[in-house]
Amino acid sequence: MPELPEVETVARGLARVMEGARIAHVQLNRPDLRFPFPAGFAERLAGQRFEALGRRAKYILAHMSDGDILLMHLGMSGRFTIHEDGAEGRPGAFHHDVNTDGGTNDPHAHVVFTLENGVRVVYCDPRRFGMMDLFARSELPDHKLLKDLGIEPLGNELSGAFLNQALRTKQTPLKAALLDQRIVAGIGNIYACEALFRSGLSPRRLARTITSAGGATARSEHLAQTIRDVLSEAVAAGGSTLRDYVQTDGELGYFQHRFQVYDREGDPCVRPRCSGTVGRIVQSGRSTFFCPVCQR
DNA sequence: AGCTCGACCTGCACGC
DNA sequence: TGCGTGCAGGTCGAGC
Repeated sequence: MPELPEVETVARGLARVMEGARIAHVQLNRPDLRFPFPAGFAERLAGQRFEALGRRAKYILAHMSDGDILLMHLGMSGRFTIHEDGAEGRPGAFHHDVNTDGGTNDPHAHVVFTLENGVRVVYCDPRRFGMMDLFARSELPDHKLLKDLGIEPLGNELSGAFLNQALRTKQTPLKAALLDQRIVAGIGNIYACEALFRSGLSPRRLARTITSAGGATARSEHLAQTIRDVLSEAVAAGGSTLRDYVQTDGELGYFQHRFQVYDREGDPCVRPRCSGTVGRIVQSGRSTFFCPVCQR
């Protein structure tokens, strides 16, 4: 469940129970996810308090009381569930959880954080494309996975002028440029498709063709606005739920009901008076959904 | 340096 | 029913 709106939703859900809470115990059920857990991961976290949780791109960052940063990525299938009924073994408040042991019986429950107040936070990730790292705050600016990330699309930096500059020399298709985390960080396959549809721009068009030497163009301005709009609407909706629950409390995100092209191959274009049919092509190894009639 | 593509994993939906 | 195929919200790094 991993694009910016889903990660933001998860980070907020985790913040609600983690911020201010102290870790009693961390259980690792395997040595690695996408990468091995760093040496002493569980032992170093035990006893530390969560001071603040936030998001950068599709990463969740927890600032810990001993000055460490706990960095987490959900990959494609990572999920956190919160079990506030403690270790009693009762069926949880988390009603989507089919296990009565609070999720730890799930074969893909790889990490279990037990807080001193009895709350358990369980990380499940069937495909194990997610990752966790733990390092000193001083290493944050040069962290390998974070240092090359581009701007936050919901911050003040995203503008037509920014996109014009960033895409000015890009020979890659526009869709691929939106997926490039070094430019704008946090856009994934769904929201790239949706933003391009809203902006009326073809995913196949070379990125530099929406720019000009003179500065922002109408197209770059429009794209900046549609990126901002679609992501902020999705955050407000609690993200999108595709194949499973999104939020830490088991609530469903509902932005998927507002997809206009994603996963709608063969549907008529929703744009009024457009006669097009949503098509699907493969770019950068990923499905792109778009209307070949009104996206030019 | 810029760009494309395969690799990493499991699960599920589909057609035969 | 069972099996093979293709697909899934990401991204790292090899190779051109």
